Amino acid sequence: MPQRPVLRCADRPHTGRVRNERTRRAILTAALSLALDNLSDMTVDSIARSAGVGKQTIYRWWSSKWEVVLDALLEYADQEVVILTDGPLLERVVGFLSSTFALITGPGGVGPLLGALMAQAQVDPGFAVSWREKFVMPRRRALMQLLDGTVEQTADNDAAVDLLFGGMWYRLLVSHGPLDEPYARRLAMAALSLTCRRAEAPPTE
Amino acid sequence: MPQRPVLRCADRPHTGRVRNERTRRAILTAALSLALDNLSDMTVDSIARSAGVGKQTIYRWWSSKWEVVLDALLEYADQEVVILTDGPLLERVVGFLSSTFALITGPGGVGPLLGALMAQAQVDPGFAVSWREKFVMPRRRALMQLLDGTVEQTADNDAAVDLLFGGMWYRLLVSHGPLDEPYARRLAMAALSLTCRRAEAPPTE
Amino acid sequence: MPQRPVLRCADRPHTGRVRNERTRRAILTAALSLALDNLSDMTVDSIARSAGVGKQTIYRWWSSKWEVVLDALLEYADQEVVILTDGPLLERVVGFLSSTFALITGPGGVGPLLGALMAQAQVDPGFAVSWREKFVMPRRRALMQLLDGTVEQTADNDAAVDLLFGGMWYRLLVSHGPLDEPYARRLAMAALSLTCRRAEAPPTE
Amino acid sequence: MPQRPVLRCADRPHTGRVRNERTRRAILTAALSLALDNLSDMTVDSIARSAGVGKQTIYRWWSSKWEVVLDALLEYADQEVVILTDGPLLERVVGFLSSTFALITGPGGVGPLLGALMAQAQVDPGFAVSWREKFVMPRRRALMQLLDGTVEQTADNDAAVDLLFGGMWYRLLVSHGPLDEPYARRLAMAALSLTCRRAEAPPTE
DNA sequence: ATCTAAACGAGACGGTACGTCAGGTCTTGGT
DNA sequence: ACCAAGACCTGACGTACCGTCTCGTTTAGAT
Repeated sequence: MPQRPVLRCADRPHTGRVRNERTRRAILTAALSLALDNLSDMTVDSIARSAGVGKQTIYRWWSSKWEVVLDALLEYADQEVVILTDGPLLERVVGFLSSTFALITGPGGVGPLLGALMAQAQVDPGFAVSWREKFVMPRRRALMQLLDGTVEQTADNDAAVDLLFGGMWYRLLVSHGPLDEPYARRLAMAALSLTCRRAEAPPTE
Repeated sequence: MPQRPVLRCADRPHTGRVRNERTRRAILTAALSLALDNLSDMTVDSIARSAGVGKQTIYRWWSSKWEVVLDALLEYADQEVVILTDGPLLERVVGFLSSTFALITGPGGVGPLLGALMAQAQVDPGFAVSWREKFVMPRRRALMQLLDGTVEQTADNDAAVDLLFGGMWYRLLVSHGPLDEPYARRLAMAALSLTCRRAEAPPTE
Repeated sequence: MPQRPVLRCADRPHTGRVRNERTRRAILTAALSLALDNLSDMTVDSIARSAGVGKQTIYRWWSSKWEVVLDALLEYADQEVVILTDGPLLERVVGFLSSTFALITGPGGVGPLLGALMAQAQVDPGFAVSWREKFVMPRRRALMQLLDGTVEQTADNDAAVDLLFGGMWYRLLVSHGPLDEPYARRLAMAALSLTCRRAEAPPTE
Repeated sequence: MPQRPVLRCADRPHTGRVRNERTRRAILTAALSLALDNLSDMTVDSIARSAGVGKQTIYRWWSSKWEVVLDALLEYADQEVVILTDGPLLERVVGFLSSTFALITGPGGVGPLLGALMAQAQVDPGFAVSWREKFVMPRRRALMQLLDGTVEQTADNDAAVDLLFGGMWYRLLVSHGPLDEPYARRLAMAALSLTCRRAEAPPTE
């Protein structure tokens, strides 16, 4: 939820017209719809036009169209990933990955948009921090918690998470192989070979 | 090495001025230097200016500045990755990853440029194929060969390669953790747990 | 003195808060001060801000910032022009012109503002009528009365007045020559050569 | 004739594509036509669009749309003013004024455009100098030469010219009286009463 | 030695999107 | 009902970069 023009003294309560929630939703909806339809049609002008909104209203609350569409994506997709709470760890991880894959692939999938956002983050340092804080890190925390029931950060856990998300992002960005359940299972097994070496079944000694 | 304007009748041998090799090098050098210095300064005009070259000369041989800088990168970095031929497999993989990491990180590192190229590939389908064919796939083949001494494509091998490169790219693009030797070792171990389950040492038996 | 929102039934005496005279003065003062300081800083927002007033309060009483600054100018300058009542006609005209010139020229002079108002009248038909009725025509009537002691409109009188004001405005707008007393005297003589041909002293025979 | 990007060393002859004269004419024509049709429709975008030209091409050669339309006006109207060379001085001046009036008034007249240009000059110092040097001063010189057969600058001559142009501009800008031949004659007589006091018929002593 | 096709530096050009600015309207809550 | 604050729509602005298109010049091989 963007909240830039709020550099307001804490003691002064609030004056002036209040922000229009319907406008905000219209912008997010328009942005997401344009983005999912055809990324290169998503210009600031087209968002404004199709939301029935002035460009300035967009720039008042977001610093670029990418921030807009990121917020839109968060509201759209935040609740879609299922997190199983029982069953063997491997299955829970596979479930997490598979449900994420499902969001990405297929028609109407969010894959190209994710690619574009990751792309933008490479090129726009300002957006990179939003991207990290709003999208990447929350996902990491969720997966991390799944892995060991806590958010404890060890190098092994970090590597396992990187490996899982890395495997996913790599296929998404390079798009040479399918994001399907067998792949999810392989990633999960490899990752668990890192975190569970001692816990579950020590390989040799 | 770009070679577009050659749609010449086979019987007519060649006429006209021949391509200037020094010009080609000047363009590649200028592009790479601008890209490594500050990516957003690398415009077609700035490349042309700093190479002392007309824009048309660039577009005659490349279809966009990204193709230019990709070629520049290939010439610059192609020979830098060492491929050990003896020692245990794990060490050979770790060596491959580490020498790749070294290219990326550090001052003057190629990391941001790689990020930008991957970004561009998300957004420009034309460039995406160059990117895949010239950069991504050759690396995959090299690593694949290292893994099992052949280029045989099995789902396990594919997943192992994706996992290794995925782990690398993820940290590169999201830049939250270091690309160092311990990380390389973890990735390698996880990957080998996929490919070597039967061959080397089945985890449980 | 603007008075738009008063379409009130005669029998209903008055309801609600009464117009705040101090607010009105603050707006006029702020507008004039900004206008004399730097014309392009005089935006509606800046007037509102520096008067401590909401924009709507401005638009409630005036239809544009130009109407505001015109009113401000009228209150500021209306009493500054002296109208001599005795002495020879020529001297009375010269006196009128000179005192007008004095308002315009010099530091803190009203010249640029007058120029801007005349400019706005060229481009905004709505403002043009205010400009004519509140500023241009009263001045014309004053000068006309000075010329022949009446407001009788003959073509000769009209031309004389146009000539006097024209000479003034031309130098003001084109700013190539000084608005000084010798110039005032020349204009006056030329103008009187039109109106007084028969009355005072026929040039030749 | 705009010529901004010419900061070229005198010794280096010229390289690169040469300026397209047809483009230049298209821009001027489009600008003038839009300006005469409806001044407020003359935006930079509309000029560009209706000339089939990129905006940048306009900004490459002119610093604002007003410079464009001024140049357009100069080419359109420069030859329209007749300068009689024989007959009595009074008639020659009346002729000059009348032919100028004719350009201004009537349908398709240039009056509103002239007003807008004069207006812009009040508000944009950069344009003011172009306006003075390209339009105002040349006209002054032409009239001055007509008055005494030379360009000698005396205060009387200056005042006479100011008076003539002033009378014209005043009626144009304030638009309360007709720009017709009787008015031209009155202005001419008044002006000549200044310049010809000694030469033709000294009033009294 | 000439001819000819192509490479080349330079830079004008059409186009698309950007981010900003100001004007004028509308909507809060407070007085 | 008035008002300060400020969100909102609108429309134009000037800029940046892209990729294409001429210019005139240079350079090689073919004749």
